[in-house]
Amino acid sequence: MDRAPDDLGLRHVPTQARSRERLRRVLEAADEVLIREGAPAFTTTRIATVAGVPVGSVYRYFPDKAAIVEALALRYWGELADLVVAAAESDERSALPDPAGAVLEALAAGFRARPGFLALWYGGLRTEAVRDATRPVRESIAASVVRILAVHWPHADPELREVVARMVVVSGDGLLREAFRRSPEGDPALLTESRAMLDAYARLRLGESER
Amino acid sequence: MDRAPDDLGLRHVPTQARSRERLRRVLEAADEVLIREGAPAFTTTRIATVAGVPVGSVYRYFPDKAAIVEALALRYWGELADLVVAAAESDERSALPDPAGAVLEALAAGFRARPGFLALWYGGLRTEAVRDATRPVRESIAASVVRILAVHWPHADPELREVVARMVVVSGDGLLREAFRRSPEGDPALLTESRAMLDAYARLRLGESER
DNA sequence: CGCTAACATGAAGTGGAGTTCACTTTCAAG
DNA sequence: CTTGAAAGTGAACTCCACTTCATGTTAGCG
Repeated sequence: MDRAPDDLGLRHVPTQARSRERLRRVLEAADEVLIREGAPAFTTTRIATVAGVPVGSVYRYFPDKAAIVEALALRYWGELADLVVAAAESDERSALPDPAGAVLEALAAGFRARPGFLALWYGGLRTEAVRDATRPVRESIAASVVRILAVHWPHADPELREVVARMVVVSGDGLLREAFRRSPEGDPALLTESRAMLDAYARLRLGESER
Repeated sequence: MDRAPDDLGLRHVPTQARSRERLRRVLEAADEVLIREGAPAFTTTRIATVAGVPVGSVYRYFPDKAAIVEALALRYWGELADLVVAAAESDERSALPDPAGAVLEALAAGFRARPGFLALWYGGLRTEAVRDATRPVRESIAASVVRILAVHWPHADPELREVVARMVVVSGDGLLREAFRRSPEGDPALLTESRAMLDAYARLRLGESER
């Protein structure tokens, strides 16, 4: 999912190709630092070094360090949202046995594909500002979940579907965090139990599947 | 729950009463700073100022800042554990309708009583070292939950009870975090839904209550 | 080719957090 | 009362992350 550069809160929108390439490399390096060295190493100097760029260049684009975090967070969440949308579409073609669990699995796949996300979101870099900036994307994920629930429980109270979707996202966040803390691939036992839990909850609140 | 001072990783165990009083005041101030000014203000200088004590005194007791965090975390978790034990005992006297939900409520009560816990545990002060140091207490909480589950589902597979207890604690952590982010008292709607969720899960995994 | 604006550079500046330590004061045992 | 140990003090020190800016370089238009 591509975003317009000015969505990233940049200082200057680069016009020359050379400049755009550098911006890309800085973000790439930021991701790499998070993955390979973790949140504590996420310093502007380190990012610049890994990007093969002087610190000054980083500040040409980003007003401050927080803006880099924000830009990365938006990119990460965008990818997660895409995965959930894909899960929703796949579910519409042929209904999955445990819709809530499928959402969790989609998110887990995103966590695996983007280890940097874990470091950023759970490693102490997340601030209220970052939460605010990513709220729309996270809302869109909840909306996708609502869509999935609507396929399986078409006659349920729409408001109730909203509530359940929100719970799936909220508790999924915490459960995934723990699963990925235990193992870089996400503790399979915990993930399985989590799916069971979400599924039990959805059935209780929305009724047995009507399909 | 009182702990021996040497459990706190102190540099010197204070022998004189005056000194013990100061140590108490430092921890008190640390708690206060967390509650009133949040994790970002949690600096050694600030703590010392609020305690009405010079920085040097803080370092007389604690080898470094991390030790203060650890000492506080132990104190907080100890209180949470006490609350869960109390819930377990109350449940043994007269069985509660939703045991898993009762555990969540006990923890929620602890969060309300100790706002500093939220700032410490979810505010960026928690490190792996702090997690490690508090692991035993958290294990003891899980054990209390197992005890509660055993009252309600005495014929269930003991291992399964362990699994369910762990899930209650793990997901409870995430759910409470979100509930208390939304409101200092813990968003009631979210808490109610969370109880429903835990309850549905426990019944699914352990069967309908056998009492 | 010349020239202006965009871009690149990295050494230096700033600020604040954590920590130390040489010195002073207080305690309490003998 | 004496005296050694414990406790207290806070200015100073170290360290490091973030940020700036004066100067040099490149791009690309006319």
